[in-house]
Amino acid sequence: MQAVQDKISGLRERKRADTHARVHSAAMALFSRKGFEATTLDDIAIAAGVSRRSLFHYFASKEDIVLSTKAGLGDLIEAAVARRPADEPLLAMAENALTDMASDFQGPGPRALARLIHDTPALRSGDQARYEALEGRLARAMAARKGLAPDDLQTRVVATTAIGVLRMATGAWLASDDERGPEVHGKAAFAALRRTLAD
Amino acid sequence: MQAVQDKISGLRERKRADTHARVHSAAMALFSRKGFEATTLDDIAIAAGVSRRSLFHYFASKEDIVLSTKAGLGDLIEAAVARRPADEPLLAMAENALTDMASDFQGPGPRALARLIHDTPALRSGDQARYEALEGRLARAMAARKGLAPDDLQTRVVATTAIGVLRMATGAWLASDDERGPEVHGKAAFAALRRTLAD
DNA sequence: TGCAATATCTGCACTCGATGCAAATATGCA
DNA sequence: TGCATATTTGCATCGAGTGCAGATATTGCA
Repeated sequence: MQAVQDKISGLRERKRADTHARVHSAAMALFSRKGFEATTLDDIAIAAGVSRRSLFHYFASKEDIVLSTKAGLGDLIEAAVARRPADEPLLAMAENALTDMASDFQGPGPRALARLIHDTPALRSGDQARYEALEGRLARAMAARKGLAPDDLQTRVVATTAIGVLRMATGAWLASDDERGPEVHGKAAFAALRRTLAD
Repeated sequence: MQAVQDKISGLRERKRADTHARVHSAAMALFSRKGFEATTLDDIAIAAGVSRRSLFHYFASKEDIVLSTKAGLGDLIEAAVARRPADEPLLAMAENALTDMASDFQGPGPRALARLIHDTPALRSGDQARYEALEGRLARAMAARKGLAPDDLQTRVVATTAIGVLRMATGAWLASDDERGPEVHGKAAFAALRRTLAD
């Protein structure tokens, strides 16, 4: 219905996936050229060759065209947590799972997306809200991995901290002009956190 | 211009402050009765006895009517940090400053505001964005207090963590039905964090 | 192949938040 | 009192988002 298609059996699903991709890339191209606010839904509809009304059959909102790109993050985090040994200490588990996942986000594509979100206030608030959701996913995944209660306080605190570090690392990655991936900045931030606690 | 008046000398300033307050309380009453989305700007304008157009001379947006209530938080945090001894360890400084500040937010008023924001998705994203700004304020305040560089990594990590705890504590405070203030939940979360790091 | 059931696409009308502009009104001050 | 300035208001307009119903395309079945 709203997510990317899984079945590619029929012509219907194929066309739907095609249109979804066409709308998305047309919109992203316009956003990065003219900016998010200055691009209207009419612009996107024309560029993608669909009616304005149809856009809402593919994306819940203008914001969603951009932010749905990151929709898979939660699943990636869950999978990365599941790959960690269950007896790993909480903070190490969070750090290793997130840096594992973050290393997949290299290159110009993810960077352009992150920059667009970072530079557009309207997108930033929505993005923040998604980070909050990620905290919950990470906390529940770690609790499950370690056999703790889903609302375990310690686990949630660690999850909040780790996602906070992820946000910081993303910011540092965008600010830096070198070629290092976001996971390098994440490692540095986690190291600083450990240093603090060993005062 | 946009903030609450400081000069109350002339009639003009007094009337402006009055209208500001009248609009704000009329809006909050409607929001808590009918909900945020279901309340239109026309409803608010009529209830406050001003024109719809004038609302935008007092608040930047509908969201801002609610979220500007928390506008003073940043200054409160800065002030609370300034009151801490400069040689206090970073994490303790953040914890003490925030719990100091949080203890002022007791009672039904702050709770209703927090609940409204918590229960309204549109307000929640904007609120998240404000937390991000608070992280920056807290980090800079602590760095200044301790004579560190404003972008010191360790300080920023601690600030991010502490604001994360503040968010968690606010959630726990809303979820609990007892009379304890948010600072109690904050203390518990900080304790859990310390426990984790002493694994 | 033809046809009915079903899913998708589109246009239309409408609501609501937000903004620019200029006229009307109120206030401050000499 | 009267001029300069700030505030309020109405009006027109834009753009996002939604409900609805008819048009169009796809699928599965006879």
